[in-house]
Amino acid sequence: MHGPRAQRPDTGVDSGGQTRERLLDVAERLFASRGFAATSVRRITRDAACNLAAVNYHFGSKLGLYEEVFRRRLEAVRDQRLAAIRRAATIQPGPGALEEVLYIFASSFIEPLVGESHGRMLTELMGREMLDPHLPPEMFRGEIAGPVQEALTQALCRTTPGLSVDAARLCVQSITGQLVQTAQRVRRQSATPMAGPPLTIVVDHIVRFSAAGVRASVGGAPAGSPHGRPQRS
Amino acid sequence: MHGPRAQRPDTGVDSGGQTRERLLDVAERLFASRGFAATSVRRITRDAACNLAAVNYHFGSKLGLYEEVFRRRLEAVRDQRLAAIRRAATIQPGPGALEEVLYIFASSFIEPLVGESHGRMLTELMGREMLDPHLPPEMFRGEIAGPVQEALTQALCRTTPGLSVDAARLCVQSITGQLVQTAQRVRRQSATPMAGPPLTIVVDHIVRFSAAGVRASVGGAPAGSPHGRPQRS
DNA sequence: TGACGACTCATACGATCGTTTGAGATGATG
DNA sequence: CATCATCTCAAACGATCGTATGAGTCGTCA
Repeated sequence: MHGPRAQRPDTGVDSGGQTRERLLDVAERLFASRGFAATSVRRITRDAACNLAAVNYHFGSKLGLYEEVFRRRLEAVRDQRLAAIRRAATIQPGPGALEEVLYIFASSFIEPLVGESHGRMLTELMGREMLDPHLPPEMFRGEIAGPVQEALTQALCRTTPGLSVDAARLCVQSITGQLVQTAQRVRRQSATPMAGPPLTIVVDHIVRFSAAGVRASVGGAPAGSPHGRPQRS
Repeated sequence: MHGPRAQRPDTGVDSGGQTRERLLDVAERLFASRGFAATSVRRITRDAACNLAAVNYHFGSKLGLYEEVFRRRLEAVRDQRLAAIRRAATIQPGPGALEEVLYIFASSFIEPLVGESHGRMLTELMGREMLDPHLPPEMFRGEIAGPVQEALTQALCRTTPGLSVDAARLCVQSITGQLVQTAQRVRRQSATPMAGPPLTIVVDHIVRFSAAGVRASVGGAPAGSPHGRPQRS
């Protein structure tokens, strides 16, 4: 029992915590680009120029480091994304308001993927955690995905008269599904360059596609099939 | 150099190939439920009640086994899915034809997930390979995903007058994005039961949402923003 | 019968993994 | 100075991984 055992040691030493921060930075980059399982503690500590045991000392385990990587960014990301949605939600209902909400959301989701490496890493990290979870469920879904999806749900309801909450939730799933797939495509595309439409085209398409889809979801969707499931079959 | 080295030995021995088939069956199940990296050769050979070295003897390597698991099912799956789309493509254009195409496609994508375990494994396998590729790119995308997406693109063009091929391709991405996300949700839901709307509701929503999205994609989508990107920003 | 190919077997190899250990360095505190 | 907590270090531990090796079993055929 040497270390603080995944407890912040709240040290006062000047150089204390430098290794800790370096580990978090390096781990964030590696986890984002390779995933949790494919990133070894040895590689992290080598890139961070510190000892192998530092991970276990500061974070208790590899998983503890992974959780702390997320925890460090949780509030910032959630607040930023919620702010974007709230910014969109203040728009008074009217023609084009739905498109504006969708465009803001899609951009805030996709944009970090193209430019600098900071937000990009974070988005890739989130995407990986969505597909292959290692965090306790209440941490990721409860702290990030949940509030964001709920906020988008409300924004959709506000800008689309007649849209029920249940239908809006389904629409949110449809929208995030498209965005996650696009993010995956971008990630793989950066690894091995392949053909594909530029991102601005894709975002524009998703906005237009989804706006129509949302508007078509008003009405008695959940239970029956008002406009009719196809006649045959 | 003992074995056939990933070459079908086309043996005539009565019991020859029994181990091979058992390995393929067990590996298919394990790869589907746990993924490639998380499935060890030792677990496969243990479940198949054969020796550890059998994998390397029959398939050359773990990756060779993985490829053969796919190769064994490639034609059947592709033909089945293409048949479903062609069945949908024969529908003469008209009101509701687009919904019918989408419903057939979505059902053929989602339905194997719920019922028996055979098609379910395959769908999970495909989903995993989409997200975390291990196969040579020309094998998966070229043999399955490519033809299917191309067929759906043409079916959309046929049932939606004025839809350009480029726009249709974007729509296909939107549709598959929703379906893949739904498949992921089903997979995780089967592991840890959580709340969520029943699948029939989700499929109905995807059909309605996507039909509206497709119809909204006719017109000069690719380059400009005919109906306007949101005014501000 | 004896040689041969096909196949399975137990076992070992080398590598990598996450984690643990105990000693040493450092700086604040009494 | 002595003490103590904080932090870093080299080194090792035990486990698991994919793969390789060589002997052994069995059916076929000259």
